[in-house]
Amino acid sequence: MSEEKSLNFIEEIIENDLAEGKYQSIITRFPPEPNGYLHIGHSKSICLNFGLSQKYGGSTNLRFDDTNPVTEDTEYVESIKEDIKWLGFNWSNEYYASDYFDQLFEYAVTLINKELAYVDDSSSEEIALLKGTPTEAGKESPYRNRTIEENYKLFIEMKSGKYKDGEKVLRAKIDMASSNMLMRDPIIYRIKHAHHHRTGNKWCLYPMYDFAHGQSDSIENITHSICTLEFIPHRELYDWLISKLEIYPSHQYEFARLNMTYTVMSKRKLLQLVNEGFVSGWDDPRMPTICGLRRKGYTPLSIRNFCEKIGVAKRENLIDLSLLEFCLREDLNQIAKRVMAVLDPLKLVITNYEDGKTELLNSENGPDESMGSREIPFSKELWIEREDFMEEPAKKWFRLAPGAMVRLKSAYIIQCDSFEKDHNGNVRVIHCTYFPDSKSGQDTSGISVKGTIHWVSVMHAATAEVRLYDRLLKSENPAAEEGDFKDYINPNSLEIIKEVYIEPSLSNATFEDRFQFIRKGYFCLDKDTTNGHLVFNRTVTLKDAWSKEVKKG
RNA sequence: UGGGUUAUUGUGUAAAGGUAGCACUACAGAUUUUGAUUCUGUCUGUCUAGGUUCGAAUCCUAGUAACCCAACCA
Repeated sequence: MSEEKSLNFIEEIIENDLAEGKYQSIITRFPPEPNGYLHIGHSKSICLNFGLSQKYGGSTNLRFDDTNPVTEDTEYVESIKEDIKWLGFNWSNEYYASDYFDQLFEYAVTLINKELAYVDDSSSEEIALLKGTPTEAGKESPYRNRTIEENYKLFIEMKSGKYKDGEKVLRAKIDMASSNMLMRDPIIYRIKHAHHHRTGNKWCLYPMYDFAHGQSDSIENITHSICTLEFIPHRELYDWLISKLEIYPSHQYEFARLNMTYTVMSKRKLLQLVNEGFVSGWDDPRMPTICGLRRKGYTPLSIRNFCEKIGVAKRENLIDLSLLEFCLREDLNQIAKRVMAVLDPLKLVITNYEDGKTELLNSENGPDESMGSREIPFSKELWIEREDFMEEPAKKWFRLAPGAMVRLKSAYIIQCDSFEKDHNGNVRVIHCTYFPDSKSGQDTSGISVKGTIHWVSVMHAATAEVRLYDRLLKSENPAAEEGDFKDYINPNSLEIIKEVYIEPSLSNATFEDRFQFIRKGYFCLDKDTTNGHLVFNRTVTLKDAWSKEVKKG
């Protein structure tokens, strides 16, 4: 049994490079475009890039790929930085592709001087037409053979603002017959009279992704530029530019992006969910965004562990959401404070317990003794969970039922003597007797019961709002379904319970706290909490063997 | 029908010609003052067809399937 963990293919490449002395240390980068919020898919890339440099003693830059001013904004820059920090990573340098606009412009001039770039006056339709199709070679543009002087003059004029958007573009002169569509004289600069979030109005022409990304990598001496599979065709162009420009040879490697069941990940779809009001915002706890997961109560560690477990490879994947939830529960189980809350209350009266008496009972805060304990008030009238009582018990039922005995968590064993119903036939109140010698921790009653239920003392209970979340989408793979993914939205993805009863200690809950409402799930405080009004989000349910038993019938 | 990439249990991911392993899920059981946790166990897999080899997930040949590429997006 070997303890050594096998390497993923990128680690293998790096270890080889290091062993061969190709590099002394590595530099990676995480290059988001600041045009949206980060989601769980990005966290795979973040954990990979930062994890690699940590493992191999290098560094990782955060670089904003801000080459398209019309879609980008500083609001996104800030949220992206916050999310990366929250995940637990620190970048060595914060860079922007826009930092390199001057340099990039010079690179373009270099290409012009080498007769490897030309200004094209064609419209975008004309360019598309001459581009050909994957099975048909393209045709050369009539502007392809302009002189160096003419191209240079035109390019400078483009920069100076002489032309309108779309009037001219700069193209790399490569091969209109290439089987790689991206090599058919790709556009590398386009005119956009637009305000840029960092460079303001200094520029009216901006480099395309392909003319910015590789060169930015090169400028930063990135050794391993890691991106997702759909950029594979770009690698040829990436290498072509580096070689023609004779600059530092960064290398691009591609891995398969994360897909997850019951989740959509594309920016476009997430934007629709927000804009069309299916969720309350980017940080709605049902969203797969980092801020949504954070608000829901996910921990950074659980997400990092998840990214570690899913691995890195090149094949398309669809990861079970249950693996993410496993990682979450694994962490929460360690750190969550155990408390009691009754979400769907039913009154229980202990007939042989003294009226008006309050007893403070000691209860452990968690399975680990280091978490300490607290005192919970107990009295004659309690709230219990409605679902913990069955008038006619099912088989294998070991909660409350007429004549049955259960333990009240951290308190006494009780026996149900009778119950009352209201006019509608709903159970209104349960009458029980308790066994004084069965007190938790000093039980001499000799009675053993199978069930233990949670409770809150009626006269000591505080109240709170609770929000229960279910998956937003009903389909395992909404992207693969025919029709609109929104047809698969789960109409019951959010259940709000306006008033639940919680044990009094919960009044002091803080935003950092993680709780397990015993037998009900993991919860945390939502940002909508105000002074007099607590709001809890259910982060994730507990595993529930009983509900499975019920389903089996 | 051009080019590229990928195929290992329900889902992921290992095995670099030599025992198909690990995790999640599912199922069964033990423990349990949470039907949680913990512990034990069980199930199912090398895309197909040929070939090379003492031996193939791995090498060869031919197929098949999925995904990506024709934005002045990244």
